[in-house]
Amino acid sequence: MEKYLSQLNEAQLEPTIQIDGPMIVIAGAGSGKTRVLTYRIAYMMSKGIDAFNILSLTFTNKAAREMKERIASIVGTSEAKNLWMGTFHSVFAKILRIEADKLGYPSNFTIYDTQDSDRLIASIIKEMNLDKDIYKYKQVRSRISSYKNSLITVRAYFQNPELKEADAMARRPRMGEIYKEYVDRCFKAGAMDFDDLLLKTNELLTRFPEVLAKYQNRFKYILVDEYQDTNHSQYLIVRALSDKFQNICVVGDDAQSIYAFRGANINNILNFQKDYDDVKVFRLEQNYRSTKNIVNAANSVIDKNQTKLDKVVWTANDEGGKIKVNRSLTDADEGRYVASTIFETKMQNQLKNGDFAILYRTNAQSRSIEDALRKRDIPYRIYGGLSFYQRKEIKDVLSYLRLIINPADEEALKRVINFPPRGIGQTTVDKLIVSANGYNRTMFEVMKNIDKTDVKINSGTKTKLQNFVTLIESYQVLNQTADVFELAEHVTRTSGLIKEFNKDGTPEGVTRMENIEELLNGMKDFVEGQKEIVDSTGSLAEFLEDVALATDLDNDKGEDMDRVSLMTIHLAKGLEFPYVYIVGLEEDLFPSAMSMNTRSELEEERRLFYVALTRAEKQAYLTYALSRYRWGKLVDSDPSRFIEEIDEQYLEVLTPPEERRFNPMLDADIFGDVPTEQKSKVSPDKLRFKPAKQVVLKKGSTKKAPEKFQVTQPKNLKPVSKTTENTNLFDSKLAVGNIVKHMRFGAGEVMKIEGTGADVKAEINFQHGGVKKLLLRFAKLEVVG
DNA sequence: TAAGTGTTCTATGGA
DNA sequence: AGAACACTTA
Repeated sequence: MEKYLSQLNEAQLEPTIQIDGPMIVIAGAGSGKTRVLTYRIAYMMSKGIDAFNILSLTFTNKAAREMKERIASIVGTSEAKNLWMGTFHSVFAKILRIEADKLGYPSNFTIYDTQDSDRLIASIIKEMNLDKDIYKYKQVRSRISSYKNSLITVRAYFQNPELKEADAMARRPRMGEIYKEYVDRCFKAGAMDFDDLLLKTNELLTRFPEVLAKYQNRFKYILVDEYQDTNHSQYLIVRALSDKFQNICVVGDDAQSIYAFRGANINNILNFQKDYDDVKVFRLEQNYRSTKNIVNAANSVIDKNQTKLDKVVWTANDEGGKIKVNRSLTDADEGRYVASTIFETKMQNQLKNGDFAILYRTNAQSRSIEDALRKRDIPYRIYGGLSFYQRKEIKDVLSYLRLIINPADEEALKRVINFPPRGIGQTTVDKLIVSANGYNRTMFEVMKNIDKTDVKINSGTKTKLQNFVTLIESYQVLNQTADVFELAEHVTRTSGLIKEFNKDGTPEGVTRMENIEELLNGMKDFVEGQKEIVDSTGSLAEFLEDVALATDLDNDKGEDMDRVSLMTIHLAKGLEFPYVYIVGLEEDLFPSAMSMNTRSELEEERRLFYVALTRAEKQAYLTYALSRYRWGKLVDSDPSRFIEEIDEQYLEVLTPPEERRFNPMLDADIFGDVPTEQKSKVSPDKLRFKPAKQVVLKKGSTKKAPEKFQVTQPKNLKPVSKTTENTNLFDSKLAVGNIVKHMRFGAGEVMKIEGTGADVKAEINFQHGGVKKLLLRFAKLEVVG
């Protein structure tokens, strides 16, 4: 153990060997907090504390797994095995299964994912005959989620007139009824949603003092990582469990709190010292990860936030290269810039693809980047987005499996009762739902006893329903003897799923088959893996739970392959890469248009940017495009205010050579009026940095670009390959944004260029005559700017 | 009831 | 651009 402790600096050592009592470690980005957590647990065990008494809550299962492996390498595998480690959701799902009967739930309850919740809510809204434009299911779900995270139960809701009033004010007076119906239906279906896993844990610990005592005694030592991202519900669980022994260690960084949208409350970390007596406070401020330029740049941005704890992150690392800022014309150009600089940096410095990460604000941005990487033959892996387990075909298979262990699972039932089609249509399903609600039974029970009910269904359909029930029951029998893989294999074959996806040989169907195959392979691995774990049952239930709580980060397939990583910034939290690209730095995208209404929302976006920047070890790149496709339309955008907020001394601003050549004159003022009003609050001129001599001012004078944005020609950067649609753009010497003059229509601005060869067309917005599409080989255009 | 066609809406972020 | 949903027709 001594050997490990000697690896720590003094600031890290102190919290590592502080075992008893409440404590908080405020850990700046890259300051080695994972190391502190890991060694602290190992140290505790070396001092004789039983692994069974330690509970460690992390933000992702991946983090838990990695930490456990590191601890195992210090204290030995058999001891480390007994540690309770995982996310709030996975740890308390396990406990809830053990204690489920106390809450009236079956121990094999289903975990509804967001999609299941959405479908149920949409169905309830429809059943209640409410206007789906007023009651949008996503908004309703997020409202219900925030009730649950604040521990407002249905009963509490109806006891609080203010809540009803607030919803009535928001033109949704029947919110409470929907909430009640949703909760009832989940309960009847033996299902918990993600928020329930926390809410029900709270209920369990509050209503059953003996259960609370049991877990308090069990978890004498509690550690919580990423404490800044806990919500109220999680906060209360931690408080309850740590109340007896008060051996609670929380670690976090208020500057990295980025989950307010799902209820995370930054006050949990800001107020921790008020919650417990004699809190010891530790600060980790030395960054070991990044260069001086990166650390200082990140500090200069986060400095703009008002709400924060005192902390000065610094580093003894090298100065490093300045942060490179690149502007592109379009999102496609941005992708090409990223791909080509990765390609060249890799060549010049003998790097691996895995040294690079591309981070974005929204998943939808990945496409243009992917296209560019593919063209350069750079292998990549996308994390997040539509996760594997959310694909239609996978959810279909899983729904059959869910039905096997929990036939009450309404969402699973509705999903597969007529897929593949077996002649049970919407009308029949609706009748079953109504009847089930009327008898207060599950749909499956009604189907089983269809003749004892008053459901009006013709005999042909009744037979079909009976057959379906028999099918599921036959699977249940098989589940007694077969393992998960064998069962799933049987199900996909006999349910008709495989036939259905195979039938038309479309590329889509082929992909679906491949995915199902991959799922089956995963099950095989699961079955093999579980054989080695002693207390594991290897059961279907266990598999489904793993799947329900898995994140895309968790199943790291393709570890064998060296790939560039693509992910949202949210997903990148806690990770680090030598070279990091932060793309799409544009107003309304990052910061998001939906997060600019209040200061606190904007501050969260800024923290998100801080997180992004601090992922980089050696070099960070910031890129943005002047226009990008959103909802299938090309939309103009302004550079993000966050670029402007970085202290200029840490930046190196680049402009691609082709832009200089074509002199697009985007701000040219030939209509006597700037055509597009700048929405950005930062002065747009500063960021629309063109070479000084090209800036034409109204008065005809020229102005030098501000010092900060002097254009630097990138070294060794050849023009990006022109094999794509841009070819024409350059050959025709006409670019989007150019101002042209036409004999008949007068002056106009080029909006879009499309087509190839002789077929090149330009969409031009003429001052008189509006938007026209012209074939360039005929149109007599004079480029005036 | 199923399949085909038209229409609308959407895409912050994620356990 | 693409999915989800509504509507129409066989």
